[in-house]
Amino acid sequence: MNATLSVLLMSMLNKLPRAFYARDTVTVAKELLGKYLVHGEKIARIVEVEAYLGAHDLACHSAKGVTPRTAVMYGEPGYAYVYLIYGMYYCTNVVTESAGIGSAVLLRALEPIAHVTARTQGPGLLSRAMNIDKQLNAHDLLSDNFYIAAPSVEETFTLIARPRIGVHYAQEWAQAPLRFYIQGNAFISKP
DNA sequence: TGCACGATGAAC
DNA sequence: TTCATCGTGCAC
Repeated sequence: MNATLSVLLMSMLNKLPRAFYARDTVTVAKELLGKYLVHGEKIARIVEVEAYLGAHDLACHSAKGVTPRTAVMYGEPGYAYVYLIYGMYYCTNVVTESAGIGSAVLLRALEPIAHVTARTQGPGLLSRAMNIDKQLNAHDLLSDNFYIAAPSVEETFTLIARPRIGVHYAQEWAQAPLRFYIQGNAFISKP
C-alpha cells in the first residue's frame, strides 16, 4: 500500500470519542468488533474481543484490587492497559466504564488492513504485529498515533458469544459468555 | 527476599 | 502435553 492510499484510508476513519468507552463493558466489547485499531501507520480491524467486568469478575486482573499493575484499569476510560503475560507476550486492552470500576476489553484478534504483515490471531501475536508493548501502557487512545476508529462504512456481521479463553481458575466466571467475535472471520484466534 | 503462577503460542 | 521466560502479588 502506497503513502497516498494510506492517507486516504486514514481520512475515512472517525476516532472513537471518550464517551464510547465510558459505557457498559459488554456493550463496548461488542461495538469494538468491526472498528479499526491504528498505531502509527499500522491499521487492523478488530474481529475478536473479551470483556473483563471489574473487581467482582474473578477472571479480571482488577479483582486483586488497586495495585501498581491494575491502576490503569481503575482509571479513566479510553486508555490502553498493556501487560506482559507468560514473560514473553503483551496483551492489549482498552479501559471502559468510569474510574474506580476496573473494567476493560481485551483485544484478541485483528484482521490486517494496512502495513500489518505479521500474524494477528491471538492477544500476544496481535500486540507484537501492531508494535504494542509496555511503553504504551496507560497511553491515551484519543491520541494522534494510537487510537481506535470507526470506518465510514462498517461491514455487517453476525456476532458470536462464547466463554473466555484461559481463565479456568476464575470459578463460575470462567463460563460466562464474555468472549465476542465476528462469525466466520478468518483471523479468529480459536474456533 | 523468595516463589508460584499466569487473559500465550509453538513445538512435540 | 510441555516449555520458554519474567513481572506481579503475596507469603514469610
